[in-house]
Amino acid sequence: MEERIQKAIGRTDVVIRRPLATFGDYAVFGGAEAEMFAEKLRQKLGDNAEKVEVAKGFVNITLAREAVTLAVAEADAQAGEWGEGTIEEGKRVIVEYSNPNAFKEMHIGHLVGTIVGESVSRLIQNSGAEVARDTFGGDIGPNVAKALWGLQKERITEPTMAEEIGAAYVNGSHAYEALPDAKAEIDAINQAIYAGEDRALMDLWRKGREVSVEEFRRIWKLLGTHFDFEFFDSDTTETGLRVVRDGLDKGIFEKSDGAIIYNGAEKGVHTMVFITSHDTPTYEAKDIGLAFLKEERWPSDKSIVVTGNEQAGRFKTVLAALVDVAPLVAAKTVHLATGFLKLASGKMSSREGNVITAADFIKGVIEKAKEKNADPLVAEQVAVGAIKYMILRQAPGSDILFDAEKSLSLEGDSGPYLQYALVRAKSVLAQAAPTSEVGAAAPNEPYLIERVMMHFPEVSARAARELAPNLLVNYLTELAGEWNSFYAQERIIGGEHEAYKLVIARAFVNTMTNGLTLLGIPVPEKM
RNA sequence: GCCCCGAUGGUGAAACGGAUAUCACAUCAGUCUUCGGAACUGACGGUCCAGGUUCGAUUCCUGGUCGGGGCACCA
Repeated sequence: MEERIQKAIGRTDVVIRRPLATFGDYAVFGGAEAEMFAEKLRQKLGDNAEKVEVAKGFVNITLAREAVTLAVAEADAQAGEWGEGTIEEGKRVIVEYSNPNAFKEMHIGHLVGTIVGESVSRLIQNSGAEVARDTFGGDIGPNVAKALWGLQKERITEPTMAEEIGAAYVNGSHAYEALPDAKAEIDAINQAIYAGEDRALMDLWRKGREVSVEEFRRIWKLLGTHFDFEFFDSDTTETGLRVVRDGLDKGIFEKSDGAIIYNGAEKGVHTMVFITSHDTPTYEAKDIGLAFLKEERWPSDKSIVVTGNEQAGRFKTVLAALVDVAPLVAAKTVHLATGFLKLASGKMSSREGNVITAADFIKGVIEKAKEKNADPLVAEQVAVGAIKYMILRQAPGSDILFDAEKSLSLEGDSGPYLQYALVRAKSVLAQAAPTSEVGAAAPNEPYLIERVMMHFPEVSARAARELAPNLLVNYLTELAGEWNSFYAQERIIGGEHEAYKLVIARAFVNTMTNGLTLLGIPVPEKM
């Protein structure tokens, strides 16, 4: 519809917006040209528009009954394809997110990136693009050495649980700070991993990494995500080192106190070390290596990297260096920063060993959900929906306050509220006699829910374009509210216009199902 | 010290330079309880401060206040 309005006006630069319901279905700001726009719209839209009015520089368009009916019929008929777009067709987009580090447990910070990254991936895919998902985890460096040192002290050669490794990391970390001998041993282990010649050590390293990653995969699956590529530091060090050394010769990087740094002063970014004076690469050099690795494994038109906003400064330096090293790769790279997850219940401490793990957090929310849902599968769907909604409802970048109590109250403005509205609609359809009649008689004035529903394709498209799942969350919340109002005010089965109301119910089920799926929120059958 | 991000009803959030600033929670008052009440309806109440740009500013610019984050051999 937006496209038709633009065409009718003959201008692609006008912004079509959704006005307050009292003004109409679509609005265009025309300023002095408003009357002219309105005239064109009246001509081109013809019977599709019931009203085209000018007010305070705006052109307000109210669709005719027939046009609304058509949109609702599409929502009903297109089922899973309702809301799909084509603007990104033919494009290849790679999205990096989650990025947990091996030998550490995934904590609640990773949850945010994982959930935002997955939804952004789905939204872009829905716009027609081919999407690859990748995650990049640390599996080498001082933190890994600390964990391995801890495992060696406990004489563990066959680690089997993520908690075991997490505990070893915490022990190693404390020892590193407190005991000079331990510090020296850990530093030696770090060097030895890079060298890769100590058989026993490398064996422990491989096993430990596998245990960590198995645990990550379990959580990813629970959250409805998976990765086409699981990259590790160890995959990127070689390329990173080579590119940075090469850049040193070209004058892009410089030597300072024995280290190789990128001087960001000129570009107004932080100056950072890329290769240490011990000749080991830092995370920054590995990031450069990763950009090349991605290019090699899955060439793309666009590369999106989702990380916490505390990494924004670091990322700017890496991107500035990448501009000098590989301008084309840098130009298509977009950084999406996510906010911190804060818990309303307090008790969140960043002190080592006191971090809330993703697994524990999810488990806790599932336990709460079980209080109201006997079926464990449903409890899990409700819990995951509650967590995802809380995170996705706000613009990426702003901090998130998670209140478990509120999220699971199932009252308005929560994941379960959306799921509940959907389940109710499904229940109505299950009880209705199957009708497949086309062109069921509709009341003259469309219900509000019909007018809200027809905007779904436009909202999904904009959410994808702006990498902003929160826009879709807001919209679906409004839609669920409209459904609940419709449901409360109108008798569906056995009521007037029953056949048409069932079309609305089916269209609503499709819209909500597709919308929740784009957010990665589970769609329960019952709850 | 320097850099980045943020500040919207009591609370948590929307608003691509445009209309009467949109929701939800909480509070108060109702509906009704026959398709699933975990619902619906209504009331209450808000753009941090001072300038500037603009026909028009929550939005852009400058300064200030408050809060969060980052700042080379950690990731």
